[in-house]
Amino acid sequence: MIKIFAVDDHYMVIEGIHSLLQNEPDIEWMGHANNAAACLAFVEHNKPDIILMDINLPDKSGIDLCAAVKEKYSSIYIIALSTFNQQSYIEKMMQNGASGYVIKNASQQELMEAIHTVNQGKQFLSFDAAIAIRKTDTENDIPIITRREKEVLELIADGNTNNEIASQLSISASTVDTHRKSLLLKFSAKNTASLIKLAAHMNII
Amino acid sequence: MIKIFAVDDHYMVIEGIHSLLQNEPDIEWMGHANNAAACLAFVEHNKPDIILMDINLPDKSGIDLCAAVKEKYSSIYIIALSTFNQQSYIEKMMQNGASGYVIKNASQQELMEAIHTVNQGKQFLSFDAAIAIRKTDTENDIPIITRREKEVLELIADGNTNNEIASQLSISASTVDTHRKSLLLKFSAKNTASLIKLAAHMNII
DNA sequence: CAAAATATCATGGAAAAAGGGGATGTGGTG
DNA sequence: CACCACATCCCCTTTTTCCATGATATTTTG
Repeated sequence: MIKIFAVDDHYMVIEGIHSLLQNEPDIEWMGHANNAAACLAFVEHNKPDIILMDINLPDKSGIDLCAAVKEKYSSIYIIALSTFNQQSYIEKMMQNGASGYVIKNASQQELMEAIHTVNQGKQFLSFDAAIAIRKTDTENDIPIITRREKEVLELIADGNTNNEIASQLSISASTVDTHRKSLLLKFSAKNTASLIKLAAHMNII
Repeated sequence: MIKIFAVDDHYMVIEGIHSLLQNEPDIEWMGHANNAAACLAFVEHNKPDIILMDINLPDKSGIDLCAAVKEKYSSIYIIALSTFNQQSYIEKMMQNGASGYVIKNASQQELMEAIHTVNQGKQFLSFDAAIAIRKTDTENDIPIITRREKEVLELIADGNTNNEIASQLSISASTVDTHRKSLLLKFSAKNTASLIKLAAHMNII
C-alpha cells in the first residue's frame, strides 16, 4: 500500500485526485490539507509515502513547502501538481526535492504512473512538463526572481519610491536601485510601467 | 433530472466535479470538454440544462465562451468556475450571461446549492464571491476614464514614455502629460507603478 | 572548497515623471 | 445659451527613475 496525502487549496481538485485514486488497490488515501501550515502539521504525526502538492498555495508557495517537508522528512516523496507548465516552476520544485511533476490535466493512468515511478525512488515528469523543460526559455517564461527582488517589486507596485522602499527595508536607496535594475533586466522591461504590467499579468503581484 | 456539462482544461478538476455530482439522484452527467471549441461543438447537438464553465481556458476565455453560448442558446444556464475571486472576472461573467459563480474550493453542498438555484432561473454567487464583490464595490470602484485616457494608459503600460506616446498619437508631449496626470488622479495612484498595478488588477490593461 | 548568485553600497549624469500652475477650443446636455 | 467634460497645449521646479560602472560581503551551490 502506498500512502498518499494531497495538498491543494481547491476542494474540487482534491476531490478529483481522491476520485482518481479511490479504486486503486494499492493506494491508501490519508486525506488532504488545503494550505501549507496544515500540511506541515499533518506530517508531524503522520508519514505518507507520497505527497501530491499544488504549487500555488494561499499561505506559502509549494516550492517553499516542498523544501520544508524534505528538510525534515527526506523519506517522503513529493509530486508537484500544477496548472501551469512553466519551466522555471518545474526546475525549482525539482531542485527543492520534488520527485515528480504532474500537470493537473493528467489522466488517471498518468497520475498512477507518476505515483508508482516516484514510489520506486525514481523521478517522473509529465509528458507536457518534459516538453516544456526541453524547449528552453523560448517565449513568455516567468523570470526567476529572488526573495528580496520580489519584496522590492511588491513595494514598487504599491507606489513606493526607492527612498521609501529603502527605509521600509532598512537598506540604502542604492541597493533598492540595484534590485530595481535587476528586475527590469530579468523581465526585459523598458521601465517601471511595463515591469508592473508584466508582473501583474504573470500573477506575481 | 438536471443535465450537466462541464468545461475545464484540467482533467483533475473535471474528475472532481464529476465525483461530487455522481451520487446525486437528480443530476445527469453529460460529459465534459477541455476547451472552448469542444464545448461549442457539443452544444450544437446536445442541450445541457447547465454548463459548469472554467474562466481560464486554453483557446478562449470563459468570459467569451459564455457570451458565445448564451447568444445561440439562451436557455442554457451557465455557472462560472474559478480559482480566483476577482471582482472583475465575476462581474464580466455575470454581464455575459452567467447565472452563477462558484469558487473551485467550494464544497459539495455549495455546488449543489448553486446548481439547484440556477436551475430555477435564479442567480447564485459563492459566499466568497459575494464577499469579494461587496468589498471591492465599496472600496475600489473602477474609475471612469475617457477613450483617449485609455489609449494613453495602454501605451504607458507597454513601456512608452510621454514623448513616444505623443508621436504615436500625433499630439504633443504636454497633452500626454495631462492625460497621465488625469489618470493618476482618477485611479488615486501615487505614481505610474501603482497606476499600472491597479489598472491590471481591474483588467483594464 | 571554489564558483556563482545574492545582497549590499556608491557616484555622477541624463532622462523622465510628478506637481503646480494656467489656457484654448469643441461638442454635447440641461 | 450656459455649463461641463474632453482634448489639446504651455511653463517651471522638484523628484524620481534610468543608465553606466563600479565595489564588497555573504550565501548558495556544484
